Amino acid sequence: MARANGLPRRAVPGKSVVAAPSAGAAGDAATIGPLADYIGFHLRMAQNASFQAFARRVGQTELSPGTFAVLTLIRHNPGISQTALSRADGRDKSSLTPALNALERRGLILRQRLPTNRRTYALSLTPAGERVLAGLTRHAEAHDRSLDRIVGAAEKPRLIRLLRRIAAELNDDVGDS
Amino acid sequence: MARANGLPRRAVPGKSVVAAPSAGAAGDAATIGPLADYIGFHLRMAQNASFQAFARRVGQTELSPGTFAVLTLIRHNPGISQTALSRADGRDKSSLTPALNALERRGLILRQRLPTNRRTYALSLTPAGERVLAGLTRHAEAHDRSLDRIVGAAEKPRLIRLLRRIAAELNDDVGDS
DNA sequence: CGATTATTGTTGGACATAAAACTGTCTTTG
DNA sequence: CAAAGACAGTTTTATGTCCAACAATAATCG
Repeated sequence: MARANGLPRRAVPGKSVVAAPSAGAAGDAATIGPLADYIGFHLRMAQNASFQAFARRVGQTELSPGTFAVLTLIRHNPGISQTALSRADGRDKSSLTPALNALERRGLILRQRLPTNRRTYALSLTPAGERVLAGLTRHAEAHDRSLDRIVGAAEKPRLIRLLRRIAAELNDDVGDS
Repeated sequence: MARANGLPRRAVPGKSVVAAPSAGAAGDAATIGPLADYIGFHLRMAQNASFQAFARRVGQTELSPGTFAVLTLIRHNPGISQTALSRADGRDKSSLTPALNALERRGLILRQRLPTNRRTYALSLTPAGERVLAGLTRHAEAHDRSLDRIVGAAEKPRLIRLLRRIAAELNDDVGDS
């Protein structure tokens, strides 16, 4: 995405009208209007920025940002199944299939069939996977440190608690329905 | 935050989801391990949940969740260009093209060429677009009210301020670097 | 047992998105 | 003015994602 400046830094909630025909054309930042009050909008903007920043940081390596979470989850839940992994990672299991194929092909993970249940795979990291994860973790930590700096140490726990609550309660709703 | 190349370490400050010893096989909830401390991870989980919940709410209509932001931005910045819109919305301009095509085809927006600059389109809502936006806005408000309820009225401004800061500063880095 | 139901993972279809290359238009500059 | 550059929007290409349908395996229960 690579676009430089522009987030609505000075955009003020409320209405402002740009009548000039070339209003939003080049330099002008647009007003986000009532979006300013929507949590969902800012959630998307922040997540997107964070994703892009992380991708930029690990850009060199061939590892996509999502890989980090997958490897970490496998690392800390050896023997986990793909379905359980998809739940923990918040992605559909069918989205995980190609990602895990790539990781297996590169020799970073192992997929072992269990004799007790031949439907599921037991996932684990190979030594090479451990090494790659260690490298990725350094990037992830640097990335999160810059997030910490932006958010402030005092606010961080509160922010995480709120984000967590949002994910938990909105996902609960799906089950209820 | 950050245990470097993390050794088996299950207990994280705050709360980790179930500390089932090994084997996160089927029914077990997995531990997210060190991910618990990453803002970026929770950002993705929360955004994802919010997106899904909103999509579920407007599911009937053929309107994708992202449509709401686009229509609102056009509504409050009549005459805006596609590039400026893409900046305000945090999406690449090339991603906007198909979305705007669909909106135009359905008669919800107008794309007018300006005599003064025939490169840019001046975007605006049609009366039908205004009506559709009004309907979508009801959904969006209901959705955000449920987010408000989860977050708490007291925390909301703080949360939005933090999210905004994250988006702004991480995007600044792109330009600065 | 045997038939039905649930589960695990994969495939196919439909979209959304970004990045880069490209076209057409304006702007700058020598 | 003409050439070179900047800019707006589209197309192309490549992913990533979900959902629904499926095949293989397991569990249930009649």
